[in-house]
Amino acid sequence: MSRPSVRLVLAEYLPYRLSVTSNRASGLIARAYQARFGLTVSEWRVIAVLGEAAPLTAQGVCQATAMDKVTVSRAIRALDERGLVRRKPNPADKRASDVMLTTAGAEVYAEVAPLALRYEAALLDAFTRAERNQLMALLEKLESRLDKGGFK
Amino acid sequence: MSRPSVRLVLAEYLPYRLSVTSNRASGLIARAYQARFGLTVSEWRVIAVLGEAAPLTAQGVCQATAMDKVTVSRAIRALDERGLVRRKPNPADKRASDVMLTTAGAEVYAEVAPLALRYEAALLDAFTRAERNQLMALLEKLESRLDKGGFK
DNA sequence: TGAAATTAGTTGCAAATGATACTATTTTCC
DNA sequence: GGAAAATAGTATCATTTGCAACTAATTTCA
Repeated sequence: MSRPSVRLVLAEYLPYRLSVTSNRASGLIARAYQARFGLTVSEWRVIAVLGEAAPLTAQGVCQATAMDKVTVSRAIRALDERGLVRRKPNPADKRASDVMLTTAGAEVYAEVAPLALRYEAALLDAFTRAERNQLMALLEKLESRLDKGGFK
Repeated sequence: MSRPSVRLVLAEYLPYRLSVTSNRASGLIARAYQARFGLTVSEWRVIAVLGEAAPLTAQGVCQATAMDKVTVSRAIRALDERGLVRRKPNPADKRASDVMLTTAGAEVYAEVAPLALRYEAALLDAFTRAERNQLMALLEKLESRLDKGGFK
């Protein structure tokens, strides 16, 4: 009679595989700095980009992190309240603020960044340099497809 | 003076890249069946595994989907209330229920599964078969690292 | 056998997240 | 110059999700 007319095997379905792997990897690391520093993923990302380049406006942080502006706004406010970043009015645009790490924020960055790198290294333990690059390149290719957005 | 002592570039940080790509891809597809069928990602996954193999206990669904048991429990309840799955007491274990798609659930599966596959195909448009396999293999390798869990 | 440990599933709570709508400012360009 | 559109950032609300605690049933093994 009617057998399933499509062959959808969840375990081989790319978006699913991507999601599971990503959640497991992020979750692992997230728990680490959640436990040690009380940082959410969003907050940690804001610190990470501000540790690389500062000052940045919230908009700049959005672009650097690919996060939603609401998420970024909340993360910045929370970090501000905890004294890890500070905001100065942007002289060129009164709507915007320049955000940068405080000394305390920089200390957190200096502690968390190596931790994050160690996790990444442990994760990529069995990978050759070539495999790692391959993975990055393939992810990039996927993203460029998403940008094209011939979707809907 | 003190330059940053670590080289952490978010854009090249694997867990971050994985997360961004995954969220964008899943989000795109999630919105599609959210809009057309009112299904959450969890609900859709439950339907997907039950469409492949049924009946399954909630526990079986957990294993097949790698989702939390709370998430699965809630998804099954929601689907039950909407008449897309039904539950029968498991004769061998009174704590468990056997869950399977109803006729209506099977119809949803028959509609959503091809849609999901089309999205995947569109996503992988620019990929050769070899690249696709490579990506899957690399994700698998990552996951096996996560299983080992020599972390912490 | 039967007390202790484990497992299936649910519920309550709290935290994170995104869509939408809103204010204030800035840019566009007629 | 000034009305209309776009942008920075915030607030509100609804949804999703995970953890911890719980009940009920089952398994373990002394």
